[in-house]
Amino acid sequence: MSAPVQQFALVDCNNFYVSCERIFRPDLRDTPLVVLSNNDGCVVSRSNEAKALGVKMGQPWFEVHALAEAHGILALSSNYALYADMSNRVMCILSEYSPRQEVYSIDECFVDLTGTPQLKAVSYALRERVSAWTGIPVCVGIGPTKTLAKLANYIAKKHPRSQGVFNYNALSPEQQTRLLTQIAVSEVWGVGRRLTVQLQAHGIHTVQDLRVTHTPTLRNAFGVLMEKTQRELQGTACMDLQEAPSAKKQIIASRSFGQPVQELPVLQDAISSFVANACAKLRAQDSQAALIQVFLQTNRFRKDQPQYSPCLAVPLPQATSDSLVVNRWAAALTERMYRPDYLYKKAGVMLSDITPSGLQQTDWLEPEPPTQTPLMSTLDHLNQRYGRGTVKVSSQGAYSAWQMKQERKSPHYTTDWEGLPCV
DNA sequence: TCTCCGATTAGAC
DNA sequence: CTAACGGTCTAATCGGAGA
Repeated sequence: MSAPVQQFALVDCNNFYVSCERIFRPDLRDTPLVVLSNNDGCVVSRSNEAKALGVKMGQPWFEVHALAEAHGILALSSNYALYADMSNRVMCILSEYSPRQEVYSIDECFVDLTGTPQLKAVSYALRERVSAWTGIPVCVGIGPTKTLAKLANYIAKKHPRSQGVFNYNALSPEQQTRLLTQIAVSEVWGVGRRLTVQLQAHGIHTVQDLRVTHTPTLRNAFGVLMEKTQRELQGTACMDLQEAPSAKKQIIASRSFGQPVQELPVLQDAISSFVANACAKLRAQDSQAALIQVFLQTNRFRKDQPQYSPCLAVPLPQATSDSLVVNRWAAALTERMYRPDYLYKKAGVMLSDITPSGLQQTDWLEPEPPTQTPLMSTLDHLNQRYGRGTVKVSSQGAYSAWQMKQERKSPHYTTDWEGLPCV
């Protein structure tokens, strides 16, 4: 007897950042709206109206500016505190539908609905509930594998007739084939721009083409990942739900500057902030890092200006998560790399060689260092309780010239009393 | 020849 | 008038260095 078909659902929020903004600005319901990335750089979320006007995903804002003026497109800076909070609410509701849930990204969640009776009705109810309780519209795609659930979600989004829910498992084999023949390979999860071109060169244009390609040939030309994708398209689950987020193997904190930075002290100020961020993430997952890297970058889009993008690393004899220790090393690295004749546009700190706090290799000639200093725990608690940046290292915060541009940010509606709209 | 490592590539959102 | 282009993360693969 074969195992029952899995019912993986992918729940994806529609135009997530834009939808979050609209909850508190119902007057913007019909306004073409986009949300910009950090530093107000690129478009990362678009309302349907903005899509219809031709605004592309990831497009730099300065390119869209003229079009925006002409058609009254409103652009907002991204408000991550708001999006993270709304995301938590959505994920929390979804968790009621199954004991097995994978929060895949800020706006997407896989839910194992295997064994759920009345699957279609439940899916519609789920949509309704998320919409009623949070104001966020979502679409649901169901399939026997994560890859097919993703594809089903794409169909639910694309075809209004589906009313936001599409179940691939409910199709007959003939219907499945007919459907997959109509979808371009580029829509498959794991097939990006480059691979699309290469697949096409092999005569693979549709999802169905990919599904039926001779497997060893495919494996040979495109590697294991593509083979996995193919098997998933054939209905064999190769990817399981990742219910608990695994610890990061690498942590990066970096930012483009609001304006070019030339002076070392300003750079050091920024680096200190990045260290604080990165180490806080490190401690939040109970681990320590043994390799610290710092990088600086000039503006790569300015072909007319001299370019310099150094990166320097230091391996630590003892892994640590102490911001103060990392900060001293990072400052030294920064000073080593710094050249006064360049305009820096971006910098960052990278922590790697990460191990769980309990497992670090100790030097048996030295006394064992504490895994978590009371100072750092206290700092984390204060910053959690009173907001990020309440307690800082003294090398942080004297200069603000590097801070990112955020000229169009909405209030912290859900995470700060001050952000509540007054009635 | 084998193994390890860093750099590069491709992807996701 | 000009310049204005995100941030994090993973896994696979490739090529060279060293054993």
